[in-house]
Amino acid sequence: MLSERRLEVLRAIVQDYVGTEEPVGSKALTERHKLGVSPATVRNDMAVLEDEGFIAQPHTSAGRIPTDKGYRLFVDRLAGVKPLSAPERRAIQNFLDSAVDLDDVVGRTVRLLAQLTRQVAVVQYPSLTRSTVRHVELLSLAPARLMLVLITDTGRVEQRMIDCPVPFGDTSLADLRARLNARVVGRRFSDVPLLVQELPESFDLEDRGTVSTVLATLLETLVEETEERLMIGGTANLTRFGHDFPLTIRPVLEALEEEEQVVLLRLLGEAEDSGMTVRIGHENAHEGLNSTSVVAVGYGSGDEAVAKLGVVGPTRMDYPGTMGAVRAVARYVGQILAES
Amino acid sequence: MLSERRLEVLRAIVQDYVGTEEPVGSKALTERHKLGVSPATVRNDMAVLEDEGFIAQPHTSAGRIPTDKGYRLFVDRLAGVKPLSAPERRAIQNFLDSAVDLDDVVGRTVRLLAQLTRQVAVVQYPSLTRSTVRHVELLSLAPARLMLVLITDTGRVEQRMIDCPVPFGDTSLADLRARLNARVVGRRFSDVPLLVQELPESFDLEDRGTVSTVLATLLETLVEETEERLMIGGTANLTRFGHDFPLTIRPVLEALEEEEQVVLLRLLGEAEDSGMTVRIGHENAHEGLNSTSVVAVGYGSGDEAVAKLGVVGPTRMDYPGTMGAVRAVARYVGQILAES
DNA sequence: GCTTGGCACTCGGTGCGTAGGAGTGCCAGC
DNA sequence: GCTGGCACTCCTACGCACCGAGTGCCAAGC
Repeated sequence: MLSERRLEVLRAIVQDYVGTEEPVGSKALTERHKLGVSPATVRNDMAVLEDEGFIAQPHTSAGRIPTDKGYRLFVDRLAGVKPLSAPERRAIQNFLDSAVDLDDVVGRTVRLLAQLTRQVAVVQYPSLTRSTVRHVELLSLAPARLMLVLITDTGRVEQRMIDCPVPFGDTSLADLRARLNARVVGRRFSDVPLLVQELPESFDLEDRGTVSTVLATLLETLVEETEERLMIGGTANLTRFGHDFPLTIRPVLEALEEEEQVVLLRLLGEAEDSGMTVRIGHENAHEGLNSTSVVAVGYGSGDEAVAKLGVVGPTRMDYPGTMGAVRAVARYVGQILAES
Repeated sequence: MLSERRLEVLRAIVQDYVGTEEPVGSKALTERHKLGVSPATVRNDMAVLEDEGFIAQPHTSAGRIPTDKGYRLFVDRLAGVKPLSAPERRAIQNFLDSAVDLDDVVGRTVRLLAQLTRQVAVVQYPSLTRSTVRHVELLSLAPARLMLVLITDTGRVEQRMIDCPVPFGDTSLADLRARLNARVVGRRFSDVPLLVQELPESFDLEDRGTVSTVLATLLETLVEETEERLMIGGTANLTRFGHDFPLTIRPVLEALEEEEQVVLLRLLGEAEDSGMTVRIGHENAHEGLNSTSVVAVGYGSGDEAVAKLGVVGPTRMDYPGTMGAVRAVARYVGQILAES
């Protein structure tokens, strides 16, 4: 068990290292923090902390830097979440309030997070699996060409073109539109397949093929769009990662950009639904992110989280501040979504 | 006027420098290229080329590297556009063919360009100013709540929520929808304001307010969405920029990410509508991009370019290969858009 | 028993001088 | 106009000594 003072020493090391980006020695520590003990004592404490694996020396006779385990202890027991200042809160609210649609909300959220934390921000679009259908629209663009528009309760809109096997009359179209909406509006996406299953049978034989095609497209859209989407921002902040960043930055950029963004999605997915999740260094499954930390939290329009957002930064980050910003932004985005 | 051989020397210097990233000397040149003359002669030619400003020495008694002016001459007179190989062409077509919607087309194009050129790719969405209206849809979501959906001939879909001053009847809605579409379908965005100007007057007094609100929202959407959008990809390739890239990469990332992307839009905007535009180093107006080159070209579904795409890379880039890739991708994207 | 000051030791960073090498510019000869 | 020779420049690498920050350990003190 670590004594109170040793924890205090660890906290001081983390704070100093985060600030200066340089290994911190015993003398410097006593000068900058009121620990009430001499450097020699601190050295003894440091030796213990090092034995326990919380700090390490880059090389003999250098100062100490925190290990992932050290940051973990810091986050779990030594650091609170630093609330944002009132002006910051107001700025967030103002900025998010002026968003015009979902894309805009997500875009603004990303920019905001990146700016507040000066790190790379990642925001997941509200997930469709937990969404409900607000409206399904069918438009006739040409005699045998339809457009299907799907609107979700989170304000997301998806559209698909449909080529009909045979021309489809306007009355049939209105009929289908009405019956479709009667069945699915307000329902969860996952329930839709069952709800529309028997719909084609109630139509004339000649229209049945088209109806089936439409339904197939609808279901396909549901599946396709259930795949999560993300928005990323603030990659310019990667240059702040550290002096040795050429080596660090590469894998991170690659992870951020990688084809289907599975890495990032999994990263956010691993975060718990409620409460903030902090993954530090090697706690991240993806190798390229072994020298980064991820702070993520769920957000939603109601009690339930519909998606997640977070930031990716160097393990050497200001955890209390970052966590405060992430939490605050998530809260406000949730409010905005609830209002719309 | 430069003799044929001196141009040949310049070409050799550019090629070697692009390959090795190191200043190239007279001896190395004669060894790697069949110039048919001795190093001493090459030295004389180099002295002339330096006087003319096409090449420079990083410091006395080092090899030469091309200047922006040297690259310019190389691009204009010495280098062709390297066509892609047949397998590459097939790969492009396959990859783009499987796109499902406009977002997907643009997304795939960006990834493709980034991968082919190993540089940062920028693709502009088909511009709405030159687009025409395919359909306008109005949906009633609640008694006094409408959704406006705008569909363009390039497949782009925009939607807006509208809160009506008073509830709006279903027949009025159908009426408005029909009249609106009768007037604007097939028309250019820029013509729409005039075409709908007198529409409110033909409605009942009680509906007139709502109609005006709807039209105002429509026009607003047109204006807002006329602002160009971009997609960027391949930023991980920035790490390939050069050994001194920490200093180079920062302003570039910032330019790429900057709020409203005006820098990039202007960059692409400066490119001529037809034909490929290459901007080298200081030819770029933006300071942060002074050590990068931009290769851009317009693309479109017909003869006319509806948007542009290109790549941003170090001035030290493989111009023939990059230009070949950019041209080929633009051509195929144009085809895809024309088909859909 | 914990804390403290003292002390020897380690090791990375810096400055300097030297040697090596690549490359140049110039010149005289072909 | 091309070429080989030659002196010169200047960057880079290397070795070396020095300095300083920081450590670990120990014996003395509270």
